[in-house]
Amino acid sequence: MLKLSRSFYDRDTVDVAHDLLGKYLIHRSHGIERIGKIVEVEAYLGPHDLAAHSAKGLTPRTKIMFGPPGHAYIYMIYGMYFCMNVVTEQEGHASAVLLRAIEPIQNLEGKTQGPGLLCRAMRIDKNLNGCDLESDTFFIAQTEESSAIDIIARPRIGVDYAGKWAKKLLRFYIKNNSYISRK
DNA sequence: TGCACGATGAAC
DNA sequence: TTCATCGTGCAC
Repeated sequence: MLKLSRSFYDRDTVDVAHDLLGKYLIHRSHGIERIGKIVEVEAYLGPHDLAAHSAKGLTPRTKIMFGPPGHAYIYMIYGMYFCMNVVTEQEGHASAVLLRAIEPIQNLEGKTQGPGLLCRAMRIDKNLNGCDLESDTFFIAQTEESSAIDIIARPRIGVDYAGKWAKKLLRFYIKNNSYISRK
């Protein structure tokens, strides 16, 4: 496994979203290494994207999104689940990619289809907010050899309030993979 | 200091 | 379609 470096995340957000599909999310804690293959993501393009949290501007909550690329932006949703994003592009751009579903590879229990369940299975919580993904305990990696992936594009989930931004095809998932959260 | 509302998931 | 459950952002 080869850990993705800063330069991977410091690129166009849609490109990063596409390229994250098929990569491996790895979290090491308490001597246990949990691994999931990323199969579904959503791109959030910055303050002008009304569906993105950064559209609210720089706040205590969104400051990680406004920071440098390659860091984890993790927040609590509906008071009971966590969602994990990867910050993309240069500092201040405030864009990110939400990880929506993973295929269980190692040491994962329970469902992993959906951003909340993904975090629960991977033991990801607010303590990892702002974590540098170049760390040795929480990062994303690829195998030595990777093959081409068929990608499906759909509107993002749960962002109907965002007007025209709700219709844009910024949700991506691996075609025919059985671990995506929704068709 | 109060309050409406989620980038959700599960039950009914 | 409803609800559990609480942090965040904004109004007052």
